[in-house]
Amino acid sequence: MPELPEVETIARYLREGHNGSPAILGFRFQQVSLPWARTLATPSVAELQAALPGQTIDTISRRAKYLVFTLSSGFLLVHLRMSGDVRVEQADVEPQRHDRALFTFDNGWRAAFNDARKFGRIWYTTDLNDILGNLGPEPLDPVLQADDFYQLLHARRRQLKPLLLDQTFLAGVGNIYSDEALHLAKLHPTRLSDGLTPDEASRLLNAIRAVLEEGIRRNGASIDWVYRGGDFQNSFRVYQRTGQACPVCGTPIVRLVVGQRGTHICPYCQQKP
DNA sequence: CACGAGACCTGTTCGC
DNA sequence: TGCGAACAGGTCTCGT
Repeated sequence: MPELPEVETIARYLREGHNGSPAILGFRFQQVSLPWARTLATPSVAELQAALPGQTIDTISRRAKYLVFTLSSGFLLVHLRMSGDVRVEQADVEPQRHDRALFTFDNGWRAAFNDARKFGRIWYTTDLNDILGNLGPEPLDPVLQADDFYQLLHARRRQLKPLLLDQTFLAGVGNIYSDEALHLAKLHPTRLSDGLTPDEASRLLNAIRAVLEEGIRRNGASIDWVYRGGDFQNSFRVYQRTGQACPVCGTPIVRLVVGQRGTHICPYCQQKP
């Protein structure tokens, strides 16, 4: 689920507190347990349990779709993948069904990593580059200019949709926001990246930024049974709107499969030239 | 280098 | 109603 706007929202909730749960900035770890050990990518459970207690959370941020916790002497990274979520609650309440990792703090609170599908992963490292080193640029970073983006697109020859999902090309865009951005930019998802004109490349970058910023403004999207409080799902233009009217021209939205991912387009607005 | 298939998982919804 | 198929916000690996 969680793409850039959702992860950004969760990072902010953890930093500032949300819905009665406190901000966990400054909290000190007391104990870690892993009901599903494979959730921990690196290091070993024993090494994590030795390293974490006594460390404090100094900052909470996001890079790509990773939650990044800067600790007093290391980094804890969390990737929610498809169904992950983080709750903050009193340490004495009963854990929930799909809790995969439980972090107890020395002040009576607890952070729980819950993940029905078990795809989510957690890393602890002293070198961020080990895990984040191959990521592409952040789409909302103003350092990334339209002509840079044009050059990046032309350095590859790939279909637009799978390229936008490639985290080494651009960091943080997932299936929802790529469909929304391509529709806003009026580009067909199978157009080849090196065939875009400078104007089309600029439109695409602007569209990516517009949908990501709207997602962040609305606290992300909450769809299906994974509810996180955001409401961007009410503003989807094409994503999961197969058969419904395109908000621009009224043509029914069509679902395709591109790069093995469900893909939603308006066949009128997003034609291949 | 680009792409497709398969793997990793559980839960919900769809179609007959 | 019941049951299997299809589908779900992500990413990795392997073979062509």
